[in-house]
Amino acid sequence: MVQSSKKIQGVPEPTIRRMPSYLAFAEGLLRKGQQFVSSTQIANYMNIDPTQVTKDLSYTSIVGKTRVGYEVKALVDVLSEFLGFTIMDNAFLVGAGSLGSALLHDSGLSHFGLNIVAAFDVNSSTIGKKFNDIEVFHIDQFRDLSQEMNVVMGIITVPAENAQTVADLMVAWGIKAIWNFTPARIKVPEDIIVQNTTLYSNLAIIFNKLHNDRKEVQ
Amino acid sequence: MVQSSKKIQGVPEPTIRRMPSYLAFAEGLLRKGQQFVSSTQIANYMNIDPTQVTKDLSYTSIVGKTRVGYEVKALVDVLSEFLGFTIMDNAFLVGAGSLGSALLHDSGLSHFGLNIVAAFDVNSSTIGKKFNDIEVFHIDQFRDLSQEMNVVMGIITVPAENAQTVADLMVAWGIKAIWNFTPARIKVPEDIIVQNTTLYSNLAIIFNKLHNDRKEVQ
DNA sequence: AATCATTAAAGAAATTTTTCTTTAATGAAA
DNA sequence: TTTCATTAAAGAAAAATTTCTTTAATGATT
Repeated sequence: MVQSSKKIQGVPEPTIRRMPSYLAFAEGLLRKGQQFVSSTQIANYMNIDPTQVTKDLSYTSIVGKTRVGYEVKALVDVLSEFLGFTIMDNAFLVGAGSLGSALLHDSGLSHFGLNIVAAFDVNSSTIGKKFNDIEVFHIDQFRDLSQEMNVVMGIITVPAENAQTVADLMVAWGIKAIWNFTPARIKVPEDIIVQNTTLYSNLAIIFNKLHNDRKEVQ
Repeated sequence: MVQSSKKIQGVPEPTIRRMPSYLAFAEGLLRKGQQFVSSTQIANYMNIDPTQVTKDLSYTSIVGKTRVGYEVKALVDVLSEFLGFTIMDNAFLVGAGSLGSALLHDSGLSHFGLNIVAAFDVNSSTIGKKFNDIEVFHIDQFRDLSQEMNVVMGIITVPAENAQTVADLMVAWGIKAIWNFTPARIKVPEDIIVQNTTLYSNLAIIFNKLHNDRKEVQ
């Protein structure tokens, strides 16, 4: 048993995964001018059980009104706040290839509280370029820049074989959280937060359903 | 209770999610020439419990050897096969923006059994372009092309507000599975497989850890 | 050859997450 | 004003997933 930071029995991860979709739905309703939304309505949109929705929302401070539902505006505010989308965190991105530059272009990230302040690469053809106003520097400049900016997150979008090297660099320069887009698993000190996001996991799930259906359903 | 296709108690989704990383690790060992790998070694790499690894692998046909582990080559083959990465499926991608074109550029997808045969958009500046040899057509041509090619999967990388329209189009032209990269949830007939992949869920999880750490750990 | 330590595998136990059930509230309809 | 149907919320039950425990096998060491 590891005696370190006992995960303080927080919000279930599946709940957190669902919340951004609740938020996206609520934002849509807000734009359309709808004032209240019921758990049933949200559940119908999400294709899940209504009690799942109320349970998920019970982790936030919002209180619903019987026979009416949740106030849409309040829901948007509470979820944005709860998900940490209202706090701006600065990030560095390493690996300005196709996936990396797609992330740089995604203004959704800054809308949700992630401010990518600089990108790094080793490929001289991309260095100096700007994507969505974010400049690409040579990886050697990582040190100078991480000092002067308040950067808490590192995004890894390099080839899998270089993921560990980049992670080590990020840790060395005081980054607190790493968002790893490679299928490689990185080793970091235990106080560093790592989130692995791999497309291939999703591909595996969809294939599993697709190929099983071919076999098992009449 | 819905009386339809009772999910035939398959492999747990968390297991399937982990498998691509086992595969990536095994492929690395194979390249390095390592012949056997133990669950302990895999678990150490993944930062999970070793019994989790053996349990996960027990869903495949591989059998380990006491005091030795699993044969690396066999592990690669069994996992690739199990995950459906050896079967080639054809796909259409709709929305050749930054995320869409990043996917078109990702040769990892074709390595893992996904063959994107064409892309579609409405933006005249991208139509006619080729990304990684995949041509971008106007969405109106979707029909003609889906007829002649054997396309089973549709990938949605348009803005969230257009997701449903695109999904309807895909369903109309006989697509079996949809990989939805927008935070919007789409409504499709129940025999269509949908996999939602939203970056913001992952962002929410990492923020949750990051911001909680700030608060709760001494 | 005998012992030891490491491992896979199977099943039990614990934990986590989801679904079900009950209760109380209240807007709308009669 | 009364009844009805819909809803949120809380807690119980069920289901799913992970972790723990035991067993048996076997390569390495003595």
